[in-house]
Amino acid sequence: MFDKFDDLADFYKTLGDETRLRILFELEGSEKCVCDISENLGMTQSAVSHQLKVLKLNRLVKSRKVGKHVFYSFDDDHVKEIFEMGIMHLMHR
Amino acid sequence: MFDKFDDLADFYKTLGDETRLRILFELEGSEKCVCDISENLGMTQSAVSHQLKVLKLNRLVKSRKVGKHVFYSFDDDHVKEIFEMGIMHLMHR
DNA sequence: TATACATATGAACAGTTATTCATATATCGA
DNA sequence: TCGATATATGAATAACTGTTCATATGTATA
Repeated sequence: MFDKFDDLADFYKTLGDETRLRILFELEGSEKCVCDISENLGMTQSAVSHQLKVLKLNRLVKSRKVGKHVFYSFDDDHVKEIFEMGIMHLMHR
Repeated sequence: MFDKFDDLADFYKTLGDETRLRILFELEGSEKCVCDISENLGMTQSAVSHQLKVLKLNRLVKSRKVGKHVFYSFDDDHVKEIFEMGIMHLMHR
């Protein structure tokens, strides 16, 4: 029987923020660095960085360092699927 | 292009609470009344009722009144699928 | 090494939220 | 109608969370 409701709540809680969803949407096409994300979303670098940390701690994204830049992408396809399923849900109701 | 990130965030936010997830899990088998849910979860009737209201406002559950009792169930199979997908995600990582 | 750029992080503040408590509403049976 | 039971709800409080601001860390290049 399933009993890790606290973990599951944390997972959904992580998806339950507009900024984090926008960030994930940015990562749909390809990995992106912090500066691109903050540029595209019109948000401060700090705010984006804080939220990327939340996404990473909850294992929704992973990061890759290249020189001064850090590129973020979906942690795995499973997460991406759930994210996309949520979008589909909203679009069809 | 998808742009209803606030609605999507609200949807996930609704799922992002341990109590509400436990309530939804209670509804997996069959519809249940408030008193059964609070009995099973060991929570006050008030707390459960408040959360059921949140679930209903966000259209994750629907209710049906029978005499003194109000029976709650998943609003549609789509929501149920997403809920179950989250559980699967947690179980396989 | 000095400077500029990219990112991370801690503290603080404002806004949100879940539970509790008290109470209101609604329905059933005697 | 009266009492008992089921549910809903408003107010209050405590805990949590997202953004901002200031600053620290890390990396490349001149």
